[in-house]
Amino acid sequence: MGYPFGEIERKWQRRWDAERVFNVDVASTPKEKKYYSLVMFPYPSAELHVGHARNYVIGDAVSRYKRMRGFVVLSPMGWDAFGLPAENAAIKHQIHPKDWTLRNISRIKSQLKSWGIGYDWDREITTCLPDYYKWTQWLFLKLYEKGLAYKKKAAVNWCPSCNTVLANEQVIDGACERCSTPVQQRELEQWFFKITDYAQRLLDDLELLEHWPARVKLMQKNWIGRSEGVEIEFPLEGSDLRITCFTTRIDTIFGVTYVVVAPDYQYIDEILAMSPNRNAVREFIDEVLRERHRDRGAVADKKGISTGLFVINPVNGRRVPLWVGNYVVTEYGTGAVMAVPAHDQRDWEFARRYNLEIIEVVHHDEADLSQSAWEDSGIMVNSAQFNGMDSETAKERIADWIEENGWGRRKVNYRLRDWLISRQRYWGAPIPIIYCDKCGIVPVPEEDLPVLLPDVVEFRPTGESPLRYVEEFVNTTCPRCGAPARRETDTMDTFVDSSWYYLRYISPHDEDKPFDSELVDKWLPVDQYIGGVEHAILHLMYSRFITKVLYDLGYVGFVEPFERLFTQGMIIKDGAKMSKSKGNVVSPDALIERFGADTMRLYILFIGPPDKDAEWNDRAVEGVWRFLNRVWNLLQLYEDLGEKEDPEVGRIILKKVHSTIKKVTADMEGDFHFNTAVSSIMELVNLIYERRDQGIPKDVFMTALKSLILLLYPFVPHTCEEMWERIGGKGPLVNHPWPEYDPEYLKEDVIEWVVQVNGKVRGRVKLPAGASREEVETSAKEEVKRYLEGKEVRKVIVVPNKLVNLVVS
RNA sequence: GCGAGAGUGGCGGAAUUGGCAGACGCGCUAGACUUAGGAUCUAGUUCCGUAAGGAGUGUGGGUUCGAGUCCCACCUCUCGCACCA
Repeated sequence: MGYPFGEIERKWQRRWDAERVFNVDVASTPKEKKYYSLVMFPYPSAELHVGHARNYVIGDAVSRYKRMRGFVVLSPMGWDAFGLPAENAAIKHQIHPKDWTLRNISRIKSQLKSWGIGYDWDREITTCLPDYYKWTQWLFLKLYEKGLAYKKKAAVNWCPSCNTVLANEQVIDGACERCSTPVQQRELEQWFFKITDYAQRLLDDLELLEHWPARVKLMQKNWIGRSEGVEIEFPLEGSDLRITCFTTRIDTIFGVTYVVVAPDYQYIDEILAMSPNRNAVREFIDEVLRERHRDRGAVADKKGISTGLFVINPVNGRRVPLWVGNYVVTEYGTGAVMAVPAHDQRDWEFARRYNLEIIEVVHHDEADLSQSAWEDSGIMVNSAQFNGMDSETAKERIADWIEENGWGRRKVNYRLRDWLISRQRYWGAPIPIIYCDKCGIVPVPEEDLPVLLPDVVEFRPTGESPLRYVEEFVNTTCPRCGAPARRETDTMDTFVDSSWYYLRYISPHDEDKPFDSELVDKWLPVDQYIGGVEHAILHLMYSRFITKVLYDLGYVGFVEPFERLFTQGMIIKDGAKMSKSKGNVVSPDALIERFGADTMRLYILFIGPPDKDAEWNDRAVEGVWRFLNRVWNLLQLYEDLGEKEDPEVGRIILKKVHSTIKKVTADMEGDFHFNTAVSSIMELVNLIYERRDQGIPKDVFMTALKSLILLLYPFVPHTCEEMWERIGGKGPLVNHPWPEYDPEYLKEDVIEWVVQVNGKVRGRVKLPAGASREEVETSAKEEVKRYLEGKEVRKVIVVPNKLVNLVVS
C-alpha cells in the first residue's frame, strides 16, 4: 500500500549515479562558490543503524540545500578503517582484519547508497590501505623532523588475564572491559606527539571558532586546563634536594604548614633513603599505589604519612614537615604540593585528620576555620610585610618578591598531556622508524614509504605488537649505514589516521603527495562539519593540532580545519543508546523495506531538535509515512480539482506558501531546525487538504505544489524528484534554485488583535491594517465591556498589530 | 565537588526571544466508509468543572500592564571533568 517508493528510489539513485550529480571538479570551482560539507567518516564495524543514519541524513540535507543555494558542494565519504574491533573480530572469527573491514565497508556503502545520500564516491578514502597510510606515515615523519614526535617510557594499561595492553576506553572502573580483571600499569617505551607545545594556541584559537557549539569549546578549554601560578622551591633539610611545588595561590605562602608529595613522586627514592621511618613510608606508598590500581580514579579518603623529614619555606625560613599523601598526583604540576590548610579544603581535611597546624593568612569575616577552609580572597594577615593587603594584590606582589629573591618563578601549567600514539597492535599504520645499533633511531626515508603492514600475521595477544613476530618485517637494514637493523613494531593510534583525512579528500588519488596545498587552501577550512559529540575532545583536538603543525610547516594556509561544527544528538531506544549487546538496534534497512528511504530520512529529521538526543518511536515513523502519502496524493488532488476557483482561497494558500518558504529557509540557515521546518511544511499540506473543495485556483495549487516539492527536496529527494518530473519539471532538483518568498504575500490587510484585561485574554477584535490607536482602543473596549463594568480603565497598552491590554481597577 | 545544559499535556516536542502556552506529530476518544480494519477520512483531545468559569510551563519568591521566556533562592535529571594544588 501507499506510493511506489521502491521503484522511485531505485530510479533516482541510478539517475544521480549515472549523471554524476554529486561529483565535483575541485580545480575549476571558484573559491567563493565552494562549500565543503563533511560528516565524520564511520568506523566500518558491522552495519549502520538509525543512530548512525542521523549523521548522514543531516549532512545530506545540508549538502542538497546548499547546492540549491548555488554552491558547488563537495561532500565526500571514506572509512576510518584501522582499529581494534577489526583485530578482535579477527581473533574471534579467524578472519583477517582486512577482509573483515573491507567486507563491512562494502556493506555500509550499499546502505548509504540505498538511503539516497549523495556523495562524490570518486573521492572515497580508506585509511587502512597503503595509498592512504603511506601519508599518515609521512605525517609522522614530518612531526619527527620537527621534534614533535618523541619516545619515552610511559605507563600503559595492562590486563594480566588477556595478556594485552588496553586503551583507556577499554578500562571500565579499573578493570578490563572483556574479562573484568583488575588492570595493572606497565612501563613501556612509547611514541608521543608533543601536543603540549601547542596547548596555548589550541586554547587561544578556540576564539576563532565562532560557529562551534559553546559546549564543545568549553570541553576543549577544560581539557587543555590552563592555570597560572608560581613554582617555588622548598629545600629539603639535610640534603641538596629541593622540593618544587606549583601553586595558584602564592598569596597563601605564609600559611604553609607542611609539604606533601605524591606516592610516585620523581624523587621518592631519595626521600625514602633519608627518611627515619622509611619502612612505614614504603609500606604506605605500596598500599596507596595498590589502591589506585584497584579503584582507578575513585575518590578515596585523604590519608598520608610523615616522612620524618623537614623542608624550609624560603619566604620565612619556617621548618615544615614533609609528608607523602594519597591525594597528590604526579601527573599534574610537580607532584608536590605546598599545603595551606587554612585556605585549601583538601589540605584542611588532611590537617584535621593528622593534627597539623592551620594558620590563617587571608582573613575574611565570614571565614570559620574550625568548620572549613576559606578559599576565597580576603585581607592578608600573618604574612610579614604583606599584612593588610588585599589578597589578590598580594598574589602579584609576592610573586614579584619571590622571583626577585630567586626562590621560584611564575609558571603556566596545562592539564593537557602529550598524545600517546603507540599501539602494541597489528591493525594500524606501522610507525616508520628503524632502530640501528650504530645510528640509533633512524626515520624511514620518505621515498621508502609506505612501510607496508605485512599481510600474514598471528594475532596472539601478548602485550607486544604482533608485528614483532614477523621476521621479514622486523629485520631490515639501516637506511643510514646499511647495517642490519630492526623496525619499530608498534602501530599508530587510529586518531592519527583521522586527524588529517579531510585534507586527503581534495586530491584522494595523488601518488606524489599527501594533499595538494593549493587546492586545499581553496577548499578548506571545511564549511560545515557534522558528527557526534563523543568526538568533542579527542578527534577534534587532534585535528586542530595537526592542522596547526601543517600550517607551521607551510603545507596549509589556515590554522583551523573546521569553520562550522554541528554535533548531533544520539538516537535512543527504550531509554538506552542503541547497541547490539542491548538488542535495541533499529535497522534502517527493515524500515526502508516497509516505508522507503524517504520516510526514514524524514522521520530522522522530524524526530526532534537535531542537536539533542531523541527517543525512537516506531509509531511516529508511520505518521511520517502517512504524511508522505498525503504529499504524493497531491498529484491526484490537482487532477481532481473542480471548475470552481475562489480567489480568496487562493490568497490564503499563497500566503501560507510564502510564510512556509520563509520559515523553512530560516530553519535551514539557522541551527538546522529540521523538525520545525518539517512541521511547517506539514501545516501547508494540511491547509491544502482542508481547502481542497473550496475552490483553490489551479495555478495557485500548482505554485503551492512546486514550492512544496522544492522545500521538501533536501529531506526526501527521491519522492520530490519523481513528483517534479510528473508535473512536467526537469531534474535533478539539486540544480534547481531554492524558492524565495515574496514579502508582499505576507502582508495582512485585516489584523486580529488580542484584547486583554489586566493581562488576561478576554477577547479579540479584527480590524483593518493601519487602524489608528483610537480605533483599536475603542473596539477593544467594546469587545470586553462586560469586564469593564463598574471599573476604571487606568492604562491602555497597545502592542502594534498584536495586542491591547486594558489595565483596570 | 567543579563546569555546562535541561525541566512545558499520556508521549516526542512548538512558542516570531517579554505579548493568544501546547504548533506539528504520536497516542487516545467518537463518528463515517467498509465483509473486515492495525487502511483512509471527519470531529475532538492540557487539567478541574454538566456549565459559566477557574487553574496551568519543576518548587518558592521577585521585576513588569503582561513572564515558559528576565532576576534571586531551591529541587530534579543529563552530559563533561574530577583530589588540577
